[in-house]
Amino acid sequence: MANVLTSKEEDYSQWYNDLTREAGLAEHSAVRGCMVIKPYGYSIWEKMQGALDQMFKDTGHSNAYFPLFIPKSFFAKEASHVEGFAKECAVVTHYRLKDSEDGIIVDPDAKLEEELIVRPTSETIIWNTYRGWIQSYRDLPVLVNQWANVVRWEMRTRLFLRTAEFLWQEGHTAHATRDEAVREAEKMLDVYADFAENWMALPVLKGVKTPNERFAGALETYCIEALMQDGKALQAGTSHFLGQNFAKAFDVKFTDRDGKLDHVWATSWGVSTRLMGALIMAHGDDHGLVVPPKIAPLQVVIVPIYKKSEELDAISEVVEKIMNDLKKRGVSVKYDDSDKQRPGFKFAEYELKGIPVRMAIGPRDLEKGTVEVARRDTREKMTISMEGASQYVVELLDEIQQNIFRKASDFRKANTHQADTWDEFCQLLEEKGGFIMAHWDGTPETEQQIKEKTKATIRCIPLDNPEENGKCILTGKPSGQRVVFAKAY
RNA sequence: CGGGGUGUAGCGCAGCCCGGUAGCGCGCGUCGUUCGGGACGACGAGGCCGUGGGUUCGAAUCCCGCCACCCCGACCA
Repeated sequence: MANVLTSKEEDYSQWYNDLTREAGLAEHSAVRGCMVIKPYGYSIWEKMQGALDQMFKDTGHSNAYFPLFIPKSFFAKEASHVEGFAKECAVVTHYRLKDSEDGIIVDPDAKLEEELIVRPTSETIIWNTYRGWIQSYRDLPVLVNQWANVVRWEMRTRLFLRTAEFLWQEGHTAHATRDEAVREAEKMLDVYADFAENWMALPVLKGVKTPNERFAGALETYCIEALMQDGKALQAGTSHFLGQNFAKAFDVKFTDRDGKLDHVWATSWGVSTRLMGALIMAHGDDHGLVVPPKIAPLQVVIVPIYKKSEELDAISEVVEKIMNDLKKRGVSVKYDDSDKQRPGFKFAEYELKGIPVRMAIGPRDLEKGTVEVARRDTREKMTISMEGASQYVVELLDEIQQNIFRKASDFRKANTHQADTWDEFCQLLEEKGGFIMAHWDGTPETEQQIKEKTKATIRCIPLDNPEENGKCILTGKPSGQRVVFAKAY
């Protein structure tokens, strides 16, 4: 595997691809632009999904499921939305195949009267449905989430980060007031930030997008932005305040307490399997993946070291006790007594997969009543007493979770810089990458020009941004705050 | 859709310039020795050389067409 820390851009791509494949997370499929998430990758995604789903429920949301196909006409109803998505959609035009001399062909007689679009996102179909659900303020709020796949016909694809089809969740809510909808959008951003930091050990910046980068159809787009180890930014989640745009487009009205008719206020928010990409790029190292204990499908693996089968029997006896102790404490643990691989191979394999803690037990340990414990995040090995080993491991898992977050935070801190002049800005981008805090005159034109000149974009305007007078790095015009620039995935 | 590249064993590649009927590493199978950081030896299985046509006594190799994939742009969670 390429070296993650010294890498050039191509090397880093190589490292990412190798790691993703070698750790058994995902691979490109035979279908153009699509990805196969392999069992191990999916087991991590399931842990993340489970934690997020619980957080959605804890904030009052319910799951539902809407159709994969959306009639083409639905897209025309919200002008900026169609603008944003129309270009990259998969379109269903026929509903039957038939045999012919040239083999199986699309039956020309089975042409659909109205084409169906494979959803690139579900706002339109959902708002069309909500019209029937909402009449009174008593029906509000509607707080619904959907776990689904969506399709965006991307030109170039990359495992987890950009694929033609991807898995995600999309929340779609309807509210009686503007304030309530804005609060909802902000609340869900907080949920995402909480999940990223406390489960994935991924520090994120909370902010709003500039109008240029805003979601098609939104009045405000909130986002969490994370920094990867190659100095590029990754948008890890978004939450949109949609105003009344979709309610107006799909005619969703309600009667308020005073008997007045008004359109409802909307939000939508989503995170995708892209978070898997964030996990790989934020924490991985030259030995493979590093999975934070809280989302690790397997937290502890125990490897026996033996020559004779009597030794294995003696080890297995001790291991069973440790496993029971760990399971009682809620730790997921696997005993790998397979004789197909030697211990050294297993060590490397589990490191590649990022299992947080490895325990090794051999004849020497049996003699002394000890066990070797290795932590994945630092790759340190400790020999501890067998007594109290499970307690030790439980505490270690917690320490690892914190340490991974600390490490990522330190990295972000070391790679966040201020630039006050154009030259300084370009130099920082060129040499260090990372987040660059700089003044901007607030116009879309300037933002666009900076993007064209440097490929850097404004990742977000942080929510708790301090006011500070300065001059735009490009135009020199006055600015009241710094914004976050970076090259992004 | 523009610019470049690659298709040979499950994977990674060599062979192509200079045509003579396919090879290396990893992986895989069996047996034995090993086993505290990716073991070693012996034997073995596995390929219409992307595809269609042409040149030739003979094509992985030369020529023409097609297809697929990858990289760099434009598009993007």
